[in-house]
Amino acid sequence: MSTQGSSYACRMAAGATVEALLAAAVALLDEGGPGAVTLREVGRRAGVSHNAPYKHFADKEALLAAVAARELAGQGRAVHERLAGPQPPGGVVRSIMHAYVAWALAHPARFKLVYGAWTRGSTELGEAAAATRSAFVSAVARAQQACQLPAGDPERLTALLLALAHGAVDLALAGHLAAAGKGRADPSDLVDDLLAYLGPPASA
Amino acid sequence: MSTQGSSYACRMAAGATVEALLAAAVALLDEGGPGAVTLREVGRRAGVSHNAPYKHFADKEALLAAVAARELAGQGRAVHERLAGPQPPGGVVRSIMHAYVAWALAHPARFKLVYGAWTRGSTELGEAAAATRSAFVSAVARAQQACQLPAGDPERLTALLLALAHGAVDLALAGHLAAAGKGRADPSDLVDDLLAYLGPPASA
DNA sequence: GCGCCTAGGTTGACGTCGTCAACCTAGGCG
DNA sequence: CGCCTAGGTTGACGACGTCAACCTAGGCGC
Repeated sequence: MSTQGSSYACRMAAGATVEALLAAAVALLDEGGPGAVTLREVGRRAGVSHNAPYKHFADKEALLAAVAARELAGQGRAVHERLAGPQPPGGVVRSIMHAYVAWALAHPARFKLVYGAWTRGSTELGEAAAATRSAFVSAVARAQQACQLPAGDPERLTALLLALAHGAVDLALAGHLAAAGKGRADPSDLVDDLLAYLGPPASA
Repeated sequence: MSTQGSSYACRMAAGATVEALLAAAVALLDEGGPGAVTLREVGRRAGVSHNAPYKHFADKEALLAAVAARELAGQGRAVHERLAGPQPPGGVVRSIMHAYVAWALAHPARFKLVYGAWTRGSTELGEAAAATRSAFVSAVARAQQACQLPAGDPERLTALLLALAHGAVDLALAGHLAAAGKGRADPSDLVDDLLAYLGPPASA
């Protein structure tokens, strides 16, 4: 208890602080949207002072990028699990899209973060996105071979499917979808609609 | 030139300041994205002091809402013009969607603002959105009657079309679309793809 | 014609945020 | 044993959103 230097704790567990920071950031994100994530509050929640985050991340955006990369990696894992599963090709595509929609609706802020504009390239993030995407492309290609989806460039068809799922979720989150009672459409309904339109014509 | 009171200009032209503020806000938006729009800078650009904006808008979000409402009204006008034009029903729908895509790609920040999450209801904005939307619905219904689009609830089909256009644009703006060279797809290409899939089967 | 009222503009202040700079401290290693 | 550095700390600065207090010119009742 001398006149100064009460705190200055060090060496607690190497990467534990980083973990605490990321966890705090995700919590903030889920609670109050992207705008609520503040470096200082993240530090507070993690039990360290403001500016401690700067020892692990270059700036705010770097922290957010790490959170996004983590989330994207989780999604990639989910896609690969479905790919390796026992479902028929068409079911895999549908299942992946529904999982995407469900995840986005369950964690709107994470969704907005991950698919928002990335000024910083952040190789880690780019790689994670590319990996997840290419897995989905191969699922689409398989479904095409099984005649569950129309033929054509699988990359382009993937873009179409992804764009629809993404747009439906984004509009729904912004409240631009479910206005009226009659035309009420969940994003997952729209996904099913599209797959039905694209599906084999002689199968109901 | 007494010791005080040099500035305090009043009564210049009633609504002129509001106009200047909105113009400045749009300029900032186009230059540096939504994050660059700052009440103080808007005031500076409009030639008034910080806090002058508070005499015309409750807070920052109210100003942004006004900008968005204005932009949405413009879009609504464009839709109505196309509806009244001489094009065949299928062409109107395609034309509206392409206009939407082109507008969004030309003004990404406005797009993000208008279709971002609106915490504040802002009746004005809600009405503008509903009007534009219902006009598009009627265009879709007309195309359905002309057998250019599959039958079914027009509201729901509209949601599908809108979701695809919106998602394609959003992904493209975030850089999540055009990664590879082969599967390279513009949002407008995706729109055409979808319309082709949905179009009458016996017409190439 | 005179005095109040108010719309619109001004300065000043407060708290918060991101970020930079300077400092401290415990463990690793020569 | 003494230095080095990774990780943590406090303090400061400028910018932002917002509140409060003040000012001022034109409009209107009398």
